[in-house]
Amino acid sequence: MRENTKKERFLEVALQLIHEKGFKATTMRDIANALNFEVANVYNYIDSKQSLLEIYLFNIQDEFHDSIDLVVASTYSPKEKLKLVISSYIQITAKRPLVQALIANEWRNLKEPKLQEFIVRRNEYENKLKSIVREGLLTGVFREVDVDITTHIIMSSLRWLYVKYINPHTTVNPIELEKQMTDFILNAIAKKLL
Amino acid sequence: MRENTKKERFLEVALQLIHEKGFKATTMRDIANALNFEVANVYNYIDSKQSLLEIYLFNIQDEFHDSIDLVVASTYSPKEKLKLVISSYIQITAKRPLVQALIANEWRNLKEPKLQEFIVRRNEYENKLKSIVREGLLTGVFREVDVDITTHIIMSSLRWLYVKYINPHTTVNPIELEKQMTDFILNAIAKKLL
DNA sequence: ATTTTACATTAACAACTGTTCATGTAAATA
DNA sequence: TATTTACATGAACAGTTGTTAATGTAAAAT
Repeated sequence: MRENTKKERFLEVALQLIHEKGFKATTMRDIANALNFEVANVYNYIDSKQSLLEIYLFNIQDEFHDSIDLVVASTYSPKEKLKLVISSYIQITAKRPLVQALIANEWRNLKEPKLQEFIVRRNEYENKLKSIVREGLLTGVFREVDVDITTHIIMSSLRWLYVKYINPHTTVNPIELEKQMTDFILNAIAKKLL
Repeated sequence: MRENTKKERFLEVALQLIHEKGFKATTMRDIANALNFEVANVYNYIDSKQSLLEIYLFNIQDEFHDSIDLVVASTYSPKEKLKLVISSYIQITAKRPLVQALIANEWRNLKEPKLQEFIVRRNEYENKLKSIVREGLLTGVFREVDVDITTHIIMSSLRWLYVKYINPHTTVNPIELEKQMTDFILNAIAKKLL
């Protein structure tokens, strides 16, 4: 129990540092320093610097996949599915904005074979989203958009949401953010009802 | 003349490496190696590793500002202005996708005071875009959207365009990309004409 | 009471980093 | 012809890096 809490604190402090300075620029000595102990002690918490990055990235990636899998497997309409994906994406981002920042900025620092693994799973997620867009296209509820480009735009706009949660200058209303985001994307691709 | 070409080649090879491995992970020895000469010779081309990053980032940032400034100063309608910004953004990205990748991923590696300078100018660009969105809102051609969030979404979706130009698996039609992008964003925020 | 566990230290390592200096050479310029 | 210029090398530097080994200690578990 106590150990659990201590390790969690370790991971949070390291995460904050890596976010601020970048993975490569954050040294084991930086982390130790922020926790007021010596470098060697870092290795009582983790195996290596690499494994640190892997822990953050793969945990949240699993979470994203779990949530989109539930949506895809549901019987909701494509429009509703898209709304649900946006909603769950925002929720995960709100819960772990710093890890989301790592997903956006630091995944390149993974080493093979973990790097490949990450990329493959990232593509899988995008493909799942793509299948929803395609479904909406086939059932005629979405405009005649290019599936690849459209999915890419949606992914891109979602990926940067973490900024809104990290930036201390902007107080974000999660409900309003979700509304704006959903309205934006659905207006962009849903057919206009006349 | 000959020197010019050689330095250009140097900058291109270095850029490619930095894109692939990241700025921190790319060593001066890597660059020298890729050009088949020794480390020390790198310093006949640039002053320091830091200056290398600065050259790429600030040059393209100037280009972005020049183009949006012309648009903002024009008498076009907000809708047309937005289209023009999207169009020019895509054109610059198409010309220098690798530098665009640095803008998205490696700007953190700048050091003060250049880092601050970069951030300030990045915010300035976003504010210029914001002013266009606000103008469209006031003149009643855009839906009642949140200006901050909407601008952020637009910026985010533009920022990741470079992937489409770098990725060897996707052959991109720039005209079609611009059409999809413009349709997406304008459908998202423009009022529907009934 | 003894042993295990969790957390911590000091010291050291081998490898790698950006950068500088002194020097060389072939071609372009004067 | 003399000199400047552009491009190149080898050797070395001082600092930083991730990681390991040996050792200690207080609390918890046996």
